[in-house]
Amino acid sequence: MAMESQARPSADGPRVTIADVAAHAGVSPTTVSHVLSGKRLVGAATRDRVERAVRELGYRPNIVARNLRTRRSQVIAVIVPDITNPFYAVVTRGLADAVDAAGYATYVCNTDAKFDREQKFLEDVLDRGVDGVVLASVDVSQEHLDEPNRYGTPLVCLGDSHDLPGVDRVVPDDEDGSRIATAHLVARGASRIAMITGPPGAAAARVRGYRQALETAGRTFDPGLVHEGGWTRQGGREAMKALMSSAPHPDAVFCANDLMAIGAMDTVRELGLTVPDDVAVVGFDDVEAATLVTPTLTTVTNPAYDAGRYAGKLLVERMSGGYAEGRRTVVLPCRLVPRQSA
Amino acid sequence: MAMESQARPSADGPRVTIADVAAHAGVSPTTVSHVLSGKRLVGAATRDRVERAVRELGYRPNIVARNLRTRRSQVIAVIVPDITNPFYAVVTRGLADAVDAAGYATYVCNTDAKFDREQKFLEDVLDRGVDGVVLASVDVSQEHLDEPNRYGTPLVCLGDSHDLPGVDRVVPDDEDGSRIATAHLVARGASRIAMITGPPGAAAARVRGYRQALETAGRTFDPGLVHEGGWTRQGGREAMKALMSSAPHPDAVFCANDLMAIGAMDTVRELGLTVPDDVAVVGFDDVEAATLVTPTLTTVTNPAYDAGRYAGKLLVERMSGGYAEGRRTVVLPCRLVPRQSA
DNA sequence: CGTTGCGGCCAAATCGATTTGCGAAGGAAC
DNA sequence: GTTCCTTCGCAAATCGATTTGGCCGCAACG
Repeated sequence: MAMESQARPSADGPRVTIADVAAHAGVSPTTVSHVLSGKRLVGAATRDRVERAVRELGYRPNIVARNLRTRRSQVIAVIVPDITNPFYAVVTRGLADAVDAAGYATYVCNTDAKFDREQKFLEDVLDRGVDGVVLASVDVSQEHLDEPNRYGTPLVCLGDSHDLPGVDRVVPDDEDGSRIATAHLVARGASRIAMITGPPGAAAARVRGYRQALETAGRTFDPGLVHEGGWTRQGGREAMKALMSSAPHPDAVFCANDLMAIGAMDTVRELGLTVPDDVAVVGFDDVEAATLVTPTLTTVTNPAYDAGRYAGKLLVERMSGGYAEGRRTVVLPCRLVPRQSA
Repeated sequence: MAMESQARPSADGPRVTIADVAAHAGVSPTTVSHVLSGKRLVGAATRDRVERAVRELGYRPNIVARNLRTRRSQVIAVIVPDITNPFYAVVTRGLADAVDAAGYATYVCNTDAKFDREQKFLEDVLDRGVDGVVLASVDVSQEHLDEPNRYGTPLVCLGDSHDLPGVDRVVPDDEDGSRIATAHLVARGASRIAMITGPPGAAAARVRGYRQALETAGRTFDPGLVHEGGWTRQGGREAMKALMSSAPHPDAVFCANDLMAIGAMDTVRELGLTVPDDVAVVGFDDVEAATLVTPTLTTVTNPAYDAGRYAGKLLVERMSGGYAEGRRTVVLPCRLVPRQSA
């Protein structure tokens, strides 16, 4: 077997184009293109010559040129508040895995939950000609979401959002998850069940679920037992302090996310009480940290990976023209994960 | 002030091109381009007309076409084992922040630490015409790294790697960090200091630092006190079990990353012993989880964000032609973060 | 023998911008 | 009045692929 030397054009050497291949194989660029794409039949002998020329010259198609002509880039964008947040990292991973299988690459944009950055990135990726966008917006209810329509680019939203035609959604079943979590505390025998929520307006479904579970159990919903924690550990710590200062302090608390739940546990410990005996704690999301704290945190899964994967699926369907009807909504179930804290 | 109606071409409507703008303003496409890029002077009156036409038509330049012509895409790629790993998420974030300021967007590729996937993505992003690549390879010592030279695309490596001309590196000072960590255990009065390492061959510098600190302190390096933990919590747990079964068990352990350190603490607790009184534990990386476990984990920072940021800086310099000399190496210092576990 | 059909290939248009070279107009200097 | 710059704008080439329409030759078929 003869050593076949692959040409490795140096950096400065001119790039080898489809025309070079054509010349080397003694055919036209058209034919080379057809061999490569298989869009039209090419005689076996010719095909062989072309394929050899491709190999010998080390030809690689210029994807940018292809994108220009075909008006498709095989790239999607995902816009998240912060890739450093494990939840969004996992979403992104699920998404990447789903679209990767269909040959799409993935852009990532961090908005820091700022509206203007979100807007800017949305325009940017559309101008860059991505084939689809996944938007994990915290700050919903924005009207700029019709931008994608400008180029007819499919958009999938994660979490709640306005009702736009043609914009698919993937949402966790927040309400049901919260119901389960609260019901778990009821079943455990807790009598005063508090809740620590996100910022006002956000994730209202989690509050609804909490309320429903209480009412189903014949309890009354007491607004004095609900405090805001701003999604953070520190916020959870402070909200819990406030809650614990009420006369008969709560003996259980449901937190709208795990970080706040961890903060709440901090407070309980600081007060010299123990979890779950004095106060039971349940979180939401099931981030990895939930298994790291002591006691380990009982929580409800927020299926991040699946959310990403479904978003990818919906997007791929729309991008490939497999689906062009009205908006679809995928609701993902949330599961209770009982651990030590409740 | 008259209501200025911005044209919003619908999805099916033809895209508005630079030629449309030119026609609408009564000038040539050339002039429009010059107005937009500022590459040549254009008369004030003409410029105004063009700018109005741009606004009225809602013109947005086709970036793909621009990329084809200019041979630059304003996109960089980052290739990491897994974005879900907080360390790489933070690196990616630092990188994105650094290059975002210079107008670059960021691709993310997950290799799962598989060599063939790394290879595939590297080729893919180069074909896609990215302007630069950051490679966070776990499996170093690969020869395919000269691929970027094919198109003269700058490459920055994170962590150790082969010595390639023109490939910049950003590395944490693993050796020094490990020395500090081990010295801390020595200073605490530990007499038998064990170590849990990564897979064989990986992060050898951390073992060197451990060994140096011991020898500096007049101790002898005992290979029997070194076990492999495979980077994972479970691996750390098992390695610790093995170490604890030796006759006088170690009273301190330095782990090559935080996850394994957390696993080691699991084992200590399972044996009914306490950290740090019976066994002191020090980790490496300072991931967020280090502050979540109890006792909180004493560890050494692995400056992920800075590593990403520096990588971005080096890349931007090369991409903008600001630097074209030989390879550079940025070594980032690691700092001890004393907490409860040692 | 004409003609329909088809396999196999090519020429040329196209995607939408950037960029170079050139020419016209206007003003200043001699 | 000529020369010589500037300033301003345009025509056309270019980036590198894809894709359409058509041409040519050969076989099958009536």
